[in-house]
Amino acid sequence: MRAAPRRRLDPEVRRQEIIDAAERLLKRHGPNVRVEDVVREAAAAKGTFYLYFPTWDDLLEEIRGRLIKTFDDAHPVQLAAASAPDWPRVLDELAVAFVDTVVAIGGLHSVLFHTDFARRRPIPQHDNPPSRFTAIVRAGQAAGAFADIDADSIGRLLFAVIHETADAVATGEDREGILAAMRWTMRRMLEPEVR
Amino acid sequence: MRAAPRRRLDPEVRRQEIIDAAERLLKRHGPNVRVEDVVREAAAAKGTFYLYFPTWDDLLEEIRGRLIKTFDDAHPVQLAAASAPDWPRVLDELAVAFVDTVVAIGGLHSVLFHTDFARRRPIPQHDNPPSRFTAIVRAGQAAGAFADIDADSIGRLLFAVIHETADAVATGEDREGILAAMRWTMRRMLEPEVR
Amino acid sequence: MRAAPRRRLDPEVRRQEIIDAAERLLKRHGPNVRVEDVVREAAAAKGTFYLYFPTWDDLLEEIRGRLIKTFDDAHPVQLAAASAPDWPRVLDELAVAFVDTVVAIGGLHSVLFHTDFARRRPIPQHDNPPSRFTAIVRAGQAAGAFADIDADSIGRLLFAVIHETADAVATGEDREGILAAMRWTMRRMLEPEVR
Amino acid sequence: MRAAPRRRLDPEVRRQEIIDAAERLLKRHGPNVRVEDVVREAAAAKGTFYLYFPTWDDLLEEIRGRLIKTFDDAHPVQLAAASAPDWPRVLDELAVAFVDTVVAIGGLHSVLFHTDFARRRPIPQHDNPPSRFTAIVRAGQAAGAFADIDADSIGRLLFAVIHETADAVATGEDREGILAAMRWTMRRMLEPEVR
DNA sequence: AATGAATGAGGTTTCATTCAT
DNA sequence: TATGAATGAAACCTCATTCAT
Repeated sequence: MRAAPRRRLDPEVRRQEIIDAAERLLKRHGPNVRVEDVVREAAAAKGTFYLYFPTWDDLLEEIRGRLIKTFDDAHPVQLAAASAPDWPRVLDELAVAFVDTVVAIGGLHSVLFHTDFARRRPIPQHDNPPSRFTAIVRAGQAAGAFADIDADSIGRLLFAVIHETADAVATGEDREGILAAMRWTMRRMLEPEVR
Repeated sequence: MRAAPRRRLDPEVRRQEIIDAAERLLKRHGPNVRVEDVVREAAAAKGTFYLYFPTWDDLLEEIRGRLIKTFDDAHPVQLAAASAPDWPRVLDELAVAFVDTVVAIGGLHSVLFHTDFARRRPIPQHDNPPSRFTAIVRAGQAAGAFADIDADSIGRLLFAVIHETADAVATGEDREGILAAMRWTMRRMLEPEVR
Repeated sequence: MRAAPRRRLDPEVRRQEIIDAAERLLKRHGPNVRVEDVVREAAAAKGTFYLYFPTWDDLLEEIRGRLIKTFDDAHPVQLAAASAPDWPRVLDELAVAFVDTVVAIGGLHSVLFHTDFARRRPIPQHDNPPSRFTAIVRAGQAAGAFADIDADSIGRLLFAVIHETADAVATGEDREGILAAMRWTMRRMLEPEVR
Repeated sequence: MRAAPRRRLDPEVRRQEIIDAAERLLKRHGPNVRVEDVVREAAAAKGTFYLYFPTWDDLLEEIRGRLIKTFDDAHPVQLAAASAPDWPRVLDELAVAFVDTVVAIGGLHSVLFHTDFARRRPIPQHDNPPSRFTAIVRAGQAAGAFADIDADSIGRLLFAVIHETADAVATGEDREGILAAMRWTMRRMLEPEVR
């Protein structure tokens, strides 16, 4: 009375189904989501999960990577534009987009950024969200649009400000109020000395 | 495996020993420290732990409370000073002190602020570290030393900047570089419009 | 201490093995039997137990339910018989069967009926053993075979008498002596006024 | 800074205080009462408890003994009366007194009779409550007032009926209804054959 | 005689991961 | 490739009893 393999799928498809299921649940329920829940949602077996992901953290890493990629694709930063961009504006738009994304992913955000996972698996430098902002800072500085402070450091703090804003909005803080403060801070921390 | 002789202590002393042991281990090993480890370090029995702390979270809360208290005592904020304080300087000193404290407590910091504990037991508003900074902002604004933006929002972002700086220094980033960026940001985000 | 090889069983089989192991131990040792003991006897891991029973009480409830069911199946009460039954005889046979069952289950009886479990998880009314006897009383009354006293009350006392008899026999009292007293009591408490 | 022995009492007094405290709590809260609670209620220290009672069960045994003694003193059975007593009436009054006592002691009853304690420490034959009733049965039989069945067996069942009635009343069952059934049963199970 | 801090075995439950099928 | 039953280490917490003071 052997149960036949239930749904034989193309590995890529199965993998995607698991990821989708996990994202869905993590958005809704944040931490507390367990392997058990994900496979149920994905209509897969527990063992199948481990066929595709060596550990739970590997799944989270994959989800984080995809999230960042999706964000980048949706908000490409034109560093080498033909025409000179309005850098403050570029920055502002990206920041707001980031805030909106954090809000949109719900509980997933706290799993990826506010649990042990974040420490166990630091984001590889190359697709670090802060680096995106740092790049803009650098480009803006090159164009004379931003003050000339150490881009890595200021970029990191800049991202902290944006991230905090996102957290605030996500936890129901008054969106416009905190966004205004974020914009104020970004403008002030970057505007050139000239006055 | 000889059982160690019973050590009968004054409750306050025993309590302190447990807290000290926990702090020591948490600083060294961050999360992953368990009741089991703490009692071994404190040379106490498991039951003794629960004699003093109903749950693990209660111990963490106590440690957090003491930490904040210690910090406050060491860095009292004189909001109602006789002479008009140099607010930017007051702010700067408190921020640097905060950074140094975070560095000093090592892994304890991530346990208290970057794990589920922080979500399960939010800091009561009155001794919330951000509120300390917000208070200074407010006082500085009243004195005309800081720009007149919503103190709660800007205070929150200000604290995010300081906290991020602390994280950076704690993880081995170049201290002077990031501190300089922090100071720059703080100055810029708060200085009054007039120039 | 070699770990035994994993035994993969059909859930129904495994579940039954755990129940069987528990029954065996409970019959022999009464209360004092713990999850730990049961899984050892069933050659299963602790986690396996909780795969099938959320709590210890749930196992006991299951065992109790099965016991009652087994008893009912073995001793069906024909309330709506074609021919008029000899009600006193029906009652007597059921009572003796009950006594014998209690004796047969040994220590399990005291676990199910004389510990806190009985208070924490009262038997649902519908398969309450007393109700079985009450039903017979009612039927017998309808047929004029039993005196006309409140069936619920007398049924409850009737069951107490039978249960006490069972306890007595189970603890090694002289079976025939106490059975005779039980029969006498049952006859007397139920026979109609007419004489 | 040694804490002086707090309240030095006559051992008998102290012992009584502990017993009283335990009774009070057990009546109110039934099982669930712990040594801890009793000593708090008695304003004694934990160790003091064990100065007077080797174990928890010993305290319960003492309480049970006193309870029975109190009951006996309040309801003396005049077996060797000058005048011929009305045995059914004597029995009835004692039974009702028993029921009322059970109700009066609240949760203590379930502790003494429906937990493991009852099995671990069976009541010594001589002050067994059933034996009180058995004695009456025997006396009544000698006087020709009761049917002539084995007194020990019928006495035991008689007590079961009374105990069950007490349980029913204690759990809020309709007092008059169940008492009526009890009386009916007692009368029927004991009245002589005459007809 | 009295104290109450200390003990630790004992109990329940969880869940990431493994592995026999 | 797929299954899902099985594992067991680990976590949390309780409370009767002990014993240093």
